[in-house]
Order: sequence, then structure tokens, then C-alpha cells
Amino acid sequence: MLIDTHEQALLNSGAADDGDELTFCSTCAFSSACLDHGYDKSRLNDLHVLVEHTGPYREGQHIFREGDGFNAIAAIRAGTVKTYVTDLEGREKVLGFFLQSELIGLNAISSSRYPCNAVALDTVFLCRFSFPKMAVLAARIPGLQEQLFRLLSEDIGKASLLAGDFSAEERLSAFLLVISRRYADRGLSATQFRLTMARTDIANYLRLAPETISRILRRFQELGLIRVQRREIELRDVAQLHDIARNVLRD
Amino acid sequence: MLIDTHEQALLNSGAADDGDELTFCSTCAFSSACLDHGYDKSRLNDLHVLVEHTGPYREGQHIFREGDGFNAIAAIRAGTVKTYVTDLEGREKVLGFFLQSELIGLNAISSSRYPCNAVALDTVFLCRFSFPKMAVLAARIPGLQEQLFRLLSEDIGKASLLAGDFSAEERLSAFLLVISRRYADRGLSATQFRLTMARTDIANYLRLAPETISRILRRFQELGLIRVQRREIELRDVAQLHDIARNVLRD
DNA sequence: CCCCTCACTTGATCTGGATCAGGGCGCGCC
DNA sequence: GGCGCGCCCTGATCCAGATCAAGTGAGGGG
Repeated sequence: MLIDTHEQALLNSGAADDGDELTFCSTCAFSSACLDHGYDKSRLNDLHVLVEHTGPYREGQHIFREGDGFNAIAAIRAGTVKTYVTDLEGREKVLGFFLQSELIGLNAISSSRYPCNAVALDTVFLCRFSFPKMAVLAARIPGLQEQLFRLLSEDIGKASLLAGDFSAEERLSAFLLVISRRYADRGLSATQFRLTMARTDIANYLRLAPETISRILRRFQELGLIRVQRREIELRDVAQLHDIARNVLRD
Repeated sequence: MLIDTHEQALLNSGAADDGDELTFCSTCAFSSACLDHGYDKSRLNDLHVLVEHTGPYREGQHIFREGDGFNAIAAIRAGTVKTYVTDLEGREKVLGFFLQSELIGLNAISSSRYPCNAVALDTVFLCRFSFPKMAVLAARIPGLQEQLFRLLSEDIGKASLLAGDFSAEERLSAFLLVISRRYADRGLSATQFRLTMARTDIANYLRLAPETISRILRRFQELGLIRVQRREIELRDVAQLHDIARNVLRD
């Protein structure tokens, strides 16, 4: 298994133990998935050749670029990743933001090339999974195959925030709630967090102008729905935000 | 294998032969996939319990509804299917149109429920594949697993026509070209075809008003790009349509 | 400490497409 | 054939959000 010096440091620093897959990489969705579904430790070697820890990627550093040959999907161990494409006029179109334990690269499977760019928004560490090897393993471990099907299928529906002809308020409210939910899932505060992305990134993601983001954040603040100071956000009336976003989120 | 009377008639009418999977169901993506990847005939029984031909569904008849329990994905043997959800104000949001040999239901895997409605736009026949059984089979046939991963991954990127803040002309031009391409792939004319969906459906799909669809079709006709008469469409200047849609299609 | 930069904010104006309102026409049904 | 219904077209008006044009203020480097 390839481990660079940063990685080695990280491994040595914690309670990490190469012999136990769960503590070895507690943020890897697949490792957990394997164990959850009865994957036994006698086969751990399979995972070791499968998994490669990489990082750190510094803010602004690319993880992959559009057109790069696809060989691995990656789970984020730490940090935030933005995926995007650039249109013919050079404008950036943000496809998604990915937090700890989320997967990037799933949309590259079909064409064997990454169809978009991925860049670190802060300091990022990854778990890379060789996809060919994972496919072989998936055939042997039903739980893993099932997990992969589920993850892929989930992503098909994820575009809903961008699809739909929603108003700017609906979009932004839904965006804040989705971010909040994802932070909460990771044990962080659901009501107070720091956005890792610039206004421009949010705008490019929600298909709005940066000015519109500013104005609506201010409006939300004036209405007492949120408190915002630079990138620090506090949600003060989640119920009403949900009400605004109800058409987008539908649940 | 369950076969209703309509189905039986269809089977008997052609050169179909239950002993040969390829002629038995030449429009089924998976059957071909299995054979393409070295699936041998001694295991055909697996596919027979897996596949169930259904139909006809008449225009306006639902194939599944939002919330229905997911048990199977389906390949379209004939006809056109529209998938959609309804927002809280009762407005219909069209998610996609599916032609012969395309698959519906892939987005239901993750939640075990169909997250949208599917309705026939004309007379539709389906191949239903029991998903649990298919997953078992996929573990045994590498080609099938690979095919499934590829199909799922493809669909993740499909939303691009809806995402993006494209102009009405860009959207509609891209829509016509995508339809054209898909008809051509099926051996039909790429430049002359009949739309199976209403203006309203196109509008709901492209997130535009039906009036806008009308106006732009007229404008395209005045510019000599297309000829349109009711639902009959003739593409007269594909190059320029491509130019208009270049930001949407990106290839 | 000050300046410079870059992200963000704020205000003024403009516009693409939605909405509203009405009219035509093909098609099925009586 | 005529009538009615649904789909489609067309014109007039309106508005959300883009765009244009200045600020403002925090952080960083000299």
C-alpha cells in the first residue's frame, strides 16, 4: 500500500492500527460497509491493496481534472471538495460540494474518464479506492455490491437542487438546510457552521449571481431566519427555512 | 416466467424463440449485455426467471407511482415513457422521457421506493427485471455488474440538460438534438420525427412555459432551422442547432 | 502600520421568460 | 356535419434576478 510521508504521520498520530480496518480508516464508507455486511477480517488484505490514503491537498489544489483517466473513486477523510466544469465562455459551473465521508468520482465510471474537475476548498485528505479492484471485490461481497448500487442510485436523484425552476430564496434556503443536515450527520452543529466555499461558488452551484446570494442572505438575516457574518452562518429559524425550501426538498 | 396474453401474442408473432435469449428479447439491454460478456446459454434459466415481459400500457396509463415499493427496473421494448413528480402546488415536474431500450427505475434502488411517477405517452411494452435477482446474477457475471455500474453512473450525469442556467433557445435546441440522436441510434431518421409528448410536457421538462416552447419553435422555423407542424419535426440545419446548444451539450 | 487585494456588499437599471388573456384549429363524438 | 374539448399559438404586460457600477472591509504582506 502506498503511503506518503504526510499520510504516515497521520497514521502514526492517532489510535490507528493497520490490523483493524475500522479504526484504520473510520471515515471510509466502504470499509464500514464491508464490515456491516459480514465482511470477515481474514480477507482484509484485499482491502489493503484496494485502499490508498492520499493527501493533504491544499486549498485550490486539484484532485483530478476533466478528461483524466478514471481509475479510482475516493471517499473524503477530511476537508471539502468542489467539483465543476467550465463552459465555452470560461464560466465555472459548480456541480457539487463534498464533505467528509462523501464520495467523488462516481460519475466517471461510465466513460472511464472524469467528466469534471475536482478541487480542494480547504485541506483535504482522501481514501482512494481502485475501482477495477473494487468491482472484483463487489462480486464476492454482496454487501459491497449492494452498497455501490445504492450509492450510485442515490446520486442520480441528487441533482434536484439544481433542476427545477426554483426561486433564488427557495434554492438558497434549501442549500443552507442541506449543508446543515450534512454537518449534523457528521456530529457537528446543525445550526452554526462555517461555509467552506466562497459566495461565488455557491452562486455558480445554485445558478444564481453572487450579488443575489448576498442580497438574499441579508434578507434572511433581516427576517431573523439566520445570522451571517462573512462565512459564519447561524440558522435561527430552521422551521421557516424549511417552509421556504419545501418545494425543493419535498420531505 | 409470467407471460400475459398480449405478451404471448407478441412472442408468437415474430421470429422469437424461447431457447435463444438474443432473439427472444432483442431490445433488452441486459440480455445483450450478458451475451456480450460471455454469459453462456447453460445458465439461461436464470434470465428466464429474472425477466418478465409486460404491456401493453396505453397512453396515460401509469407504470409505477411515486412511493410504490421498488422491486424491478424495466427496459422499454416499445413506446415512450415519461417520469415526473408533482410539487406541493400540484404542478408537474417532468424528470425525463425514455425511449425503446432505455431503462426506468434506476433511481429507485437506493430508497427501495420509486421516487417518481412513470406514465406511458403512447402504447408501451416493457421488460421488467427483478432487481434482487439481478443483483445476485450480477455477482456471478462480471459483465452484467459492469454494465449496471456503467448505466447507473451514466444517469448521474444525465441531468445536465436541466441543470445549468441555460437560455430557452439553448435548452430547446439541445432537447431536439438529443431526441434526434436517440432516434438515430434506434435506426430511425435523425432529421424527421414525431414528438410523442405534448408541448406542456416539453415545457415542464425544460423548466419553461409552454408559451415559450411555441414561440421558440416558431422562431427556429422562421430562421430555417427546423420545420414544425403540430408534433411533426424536421431538423433542417443541424449544424446551427448544435451551435446554439453547444453550451448545453459540450461535445 | 499602512496599503493592497480580493471577497463581498449595495444600489440602479435592464431583460428574458413567466404570466395573463384571448383566439384558432384538429380531432373525436354525437 | 356540427359541436365541444384539449392542445396549441399569439400578443401584452410584468417581475425576478442578471448585469453594471461603485463601494466596503477583512486579512496579508511589506
